[in-house]
Amino acid sequence: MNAEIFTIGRLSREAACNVQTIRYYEQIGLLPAPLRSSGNQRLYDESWTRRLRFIRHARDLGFELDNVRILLDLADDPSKSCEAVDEVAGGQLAQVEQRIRDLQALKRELQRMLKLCQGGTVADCRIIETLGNHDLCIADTHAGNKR
Amino acid sequence: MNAEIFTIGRLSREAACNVQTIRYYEQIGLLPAPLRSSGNQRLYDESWTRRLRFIRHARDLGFELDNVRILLDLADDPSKSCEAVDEVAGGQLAQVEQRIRDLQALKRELQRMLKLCQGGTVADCRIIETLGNHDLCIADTHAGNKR
DNA sequence: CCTAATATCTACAGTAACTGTAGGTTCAAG
DNA sequence: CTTGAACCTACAGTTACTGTAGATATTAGG
Repeated sequence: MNAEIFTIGRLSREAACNVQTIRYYEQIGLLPAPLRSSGNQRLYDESWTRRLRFIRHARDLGFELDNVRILLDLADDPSKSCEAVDEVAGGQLAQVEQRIRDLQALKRELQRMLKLCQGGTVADCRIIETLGNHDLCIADTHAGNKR
Repeated sequence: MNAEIFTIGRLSREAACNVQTIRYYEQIGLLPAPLRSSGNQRLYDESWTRRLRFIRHARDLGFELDNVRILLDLADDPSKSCEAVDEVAGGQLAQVEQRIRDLQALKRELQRMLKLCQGGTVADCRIIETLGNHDLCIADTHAGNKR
């Protein structure tokens, strides 16, 4: 039927993924090595577009490449239980939620700092003072900022 | 007075910053090169502890090293206007707020995906299906995920 | 004074997930 | 047949560190 073949540029456009990144994914084994033309150019078809879109979508949702790899393996074996997929996605959700909490603590702290600013010189700057002394912070709101 | 001198290990403990990181900060010019002992070990005093704590605190609040550098320069010149400090901190706050918004969109999307899961096999998995097809997403909620 | 443990030193490699560059082919259009 | 776009490989650079190897320094105990 539709065995339309194309090179990397079109795959790049169709999956909204830039060319270097495609080659990078191949290099790290996230994409298999495709067939090559007589002139050594990579050749793809629509199944590659689907796979790459899957990868990009998962990445956009914040999944790390290792988890994308796991999801791809699962997607490749439709007889497997859905549970494992659920677990990966659930872990991702938990991570996102944790990051949101961390960032909200940062936000509060930054807002507090900014409110103290009176607009004088650095000598009287409460922001600089606060940065120099963690004790001036709301306790423990940002023990360690993750990414 | 208190001209107590110590080596890198104690600085590391007092500023809660690991040893390699201190050397790294020196290497990239965030910390000046300190005096050395006869045996070539770095020597610090309490003023270094304060500077390093300042750096770590700013980092914990999510400031990038380039911004930390700017803040340090400002802190070093107390006669400067506070405005510049305010601007850096305000920019940081705006960035944090944007990241929170992005992550909340991701969270909604992930929750929606997870709700669809019926617990069968991968063949019927709505998570995998959704990952494979961005059109199934709530429009534009995650056009591009920023860290 | 000698030894063993701990601390420090330099220099370099590795991390995540790409992006950018240099220098060289291949391909399609005119 | 030439020009320009697209493609190729190989490698360096990004951010902010962390980890490793192999050598020297310092300190405590016997």
